Amino acid sequence: MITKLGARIRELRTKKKMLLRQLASQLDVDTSIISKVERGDRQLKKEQIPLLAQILKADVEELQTLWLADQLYNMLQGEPMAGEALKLVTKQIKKTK
Amino acid sequence: MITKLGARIRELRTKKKMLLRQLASQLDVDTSIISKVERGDRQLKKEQIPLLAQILKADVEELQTLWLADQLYNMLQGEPMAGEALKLVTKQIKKTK
DNA sequence: TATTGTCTTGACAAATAGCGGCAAATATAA
DNA sequence: TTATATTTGCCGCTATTTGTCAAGACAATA
Repeated sequence: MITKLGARIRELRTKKKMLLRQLASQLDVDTSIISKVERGDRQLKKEQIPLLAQILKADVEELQTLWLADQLYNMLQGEPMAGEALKLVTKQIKKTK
Repeated sequence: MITKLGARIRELRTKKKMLLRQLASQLDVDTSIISKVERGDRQLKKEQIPLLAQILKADVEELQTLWLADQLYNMLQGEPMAGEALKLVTKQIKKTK
């Protein structure tokens, strides 16, 4: 599975020469979880994003956006009507704002 | 909660002078489920859409699109970064196609 | 007002999906 | 090889979802 957030995390983490283990322990989860997150086997919980951003000294909103995009992509993956649904929702969201 | 699919179902069902009970029994669920679906308290399962379309003699793809849009809207509801995430995913989906 | 039929609501149970941990397997480096 | 880092599969627990049931609200009619 493709994951924008996972790719970004790995980018930030390696740039900081941080080990999976170190990021994991600060986030208070097992190392394997982070490995899976970076490779797109797992999704982080929404509530973990702020702490993650803090640890990586990254912009919270950027990571939250990527997280959301991953959720959406997940839901649309393989759906023939994905494009149509996106159009509808985009219109709907804009109206609400 | 707002629901595009629920509104459409009610529209189609009442136009056919069908009772909740009748639609429910054909879909093989309790009447209360349909009531909740139409009012946006519940979501149908994706797998139920084709049968639903058949019962209501509606276009499957239309109902699937509305169902998907409801899921997306649900996910984006109250998310500050909703707009940004939508943009990202729309781009991503187009590329994949 | 009582009755009947439809729809709605809330409490509960069963089924399902998702998260996290562990441990074994694999990769990378020294 | 040895040591360290990462990946992978599986399992248990929890949270969420789905459905049923029964009671309540509502509307039309006698």
